[in-house]
Amino acid sequence: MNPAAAGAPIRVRIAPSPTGDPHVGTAYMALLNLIYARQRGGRFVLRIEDTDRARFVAESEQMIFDALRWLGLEWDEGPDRGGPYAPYRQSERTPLYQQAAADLLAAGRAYRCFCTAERLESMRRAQAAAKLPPRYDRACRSLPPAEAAARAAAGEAFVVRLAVPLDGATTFRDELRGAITFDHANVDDQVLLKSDGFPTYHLANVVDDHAMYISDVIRAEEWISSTPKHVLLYDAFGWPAPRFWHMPLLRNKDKSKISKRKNPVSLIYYRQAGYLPAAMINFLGLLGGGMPAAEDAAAEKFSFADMLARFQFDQIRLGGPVFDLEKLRWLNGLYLRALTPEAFLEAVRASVFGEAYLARIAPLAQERIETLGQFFDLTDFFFLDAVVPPREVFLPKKRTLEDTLRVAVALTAALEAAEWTPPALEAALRALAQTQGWSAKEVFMLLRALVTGKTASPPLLESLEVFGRARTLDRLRRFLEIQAARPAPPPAPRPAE
RNA sequence: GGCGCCAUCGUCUAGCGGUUAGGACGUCGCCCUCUCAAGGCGAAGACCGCGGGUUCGAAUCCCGCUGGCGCUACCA
Repeated sequence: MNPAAAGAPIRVRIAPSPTGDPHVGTAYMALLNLIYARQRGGRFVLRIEDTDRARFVAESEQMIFDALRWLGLEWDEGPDRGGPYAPYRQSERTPLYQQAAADLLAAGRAYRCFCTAERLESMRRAQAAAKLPPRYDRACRSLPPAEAAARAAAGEAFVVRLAVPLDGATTFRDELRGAITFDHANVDDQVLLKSDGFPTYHLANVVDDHAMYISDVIRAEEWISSTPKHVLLYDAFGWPAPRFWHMPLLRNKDKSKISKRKNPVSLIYYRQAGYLPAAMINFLGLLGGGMPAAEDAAAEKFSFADMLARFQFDQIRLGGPVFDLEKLRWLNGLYLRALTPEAFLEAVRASVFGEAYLARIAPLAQERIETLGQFFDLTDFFFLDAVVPPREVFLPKKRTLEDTLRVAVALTAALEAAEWTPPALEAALRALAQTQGWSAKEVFMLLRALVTGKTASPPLLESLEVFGRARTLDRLRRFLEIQAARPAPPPAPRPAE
């Protein structure tokens, strides 16, 4: 059965990988896929691509569920709700990929590769030195299959690589762009099965899309270059390929692919910062075209239902849209003001002064309070949209601005990686102090200044735990951004103290 | 570097051979107003990246160039 044949049921999917906070790009793709499916009476599948055990983050999967549901982007089939093609978690489907790899091996469309990471690295170094494109040199491709099988059986570590045809080219159709051709000379012998037995995205995605009867692969533009590998795989398996739709990539202000460094990308952040799901959906719908002409201001405000009724996939713009926070904020304001006073009050109560949030903040203030009136003085940073610490607050005595900024950058990286619990945070901060040559006290104070805007606060680690990673990182990055944008100040006199 | 994709105001976009190139965000001004927002009105802002074609006529079609972006992992 050909899932992409005319008349075949429409089935689409998103395949996020649980490697961190749920990403705004995931929401964008989910929205587009959902609309595509709903407009055609199809099904929308959520599949978790947890094949990278090195980057796996345990809480991430649940956060993806929560974030998508917060936006109202509900799926028809998925790990938590099952479906006819379960399981929907790739880590639970490994036998399928191993069988697929074995089939490919047997058919001579793939081969075992025993090259070590060190050899691959030196190979790439040599290629770079010779100004050659970095590509696997196919050293293991000529190994007799029997010999390779014997070495594998003897316990030698190996990966399975796709045997890309030595000449010719692969052409596929992108529904938005037409035919795209890649010369085989430019397609690498991609790793299909890693030495840990897990598949790479390329293998897993093809095997699963086929097994799940996916009719249309609607994904981000960054996948165009690897599509020929996927097409080659479908061909090797003798399976019909789905239709491919590559959507424009969301961008930072400087037009680069949207990234956490330059833009808040965590859906957790947007929820905590008080954006409304309807506004976020509306905003994403505005990006990349697809909605009919906006003749006036009112036409730019629309709901998910409006998108269902009017969104047109063939009207999608191919230029990557800048994710303009200013416009998102304006839209969000529009929605907030449209709320009834009762609904608005409820939103404030639930979102800003949520019972659970307050319950965690109150104990932090209690020990250092004399009148209840001081509560907000002590805890304001938990509720502010942003804090901008003045230089005398964030610049430690005896440190230069350059030095401080360097530590702030390292601090951001350390907090990105740390487990979000006070003990883990403390360990990370102390380790950072060590490597940066700062005292723990200085590091704690810098972080306190950047997050709270003050030099005095409730216990920092506990405050961070409550405040959350997404907003903490946003404050640090916003600070770094402001400092980077600021012209280098003259060798300033030390702030008088 | 190689390969690929893309290209209308600062930003999001409308336009799909003949328009004063329209709207929105942002910016600026005026009005409203105790302030600030919101709201109303208005302004500035795009020789449609550049150069060639095709055509009576190109933002719209074709080619080249340039620029931007993406990919170039045992990450997705």
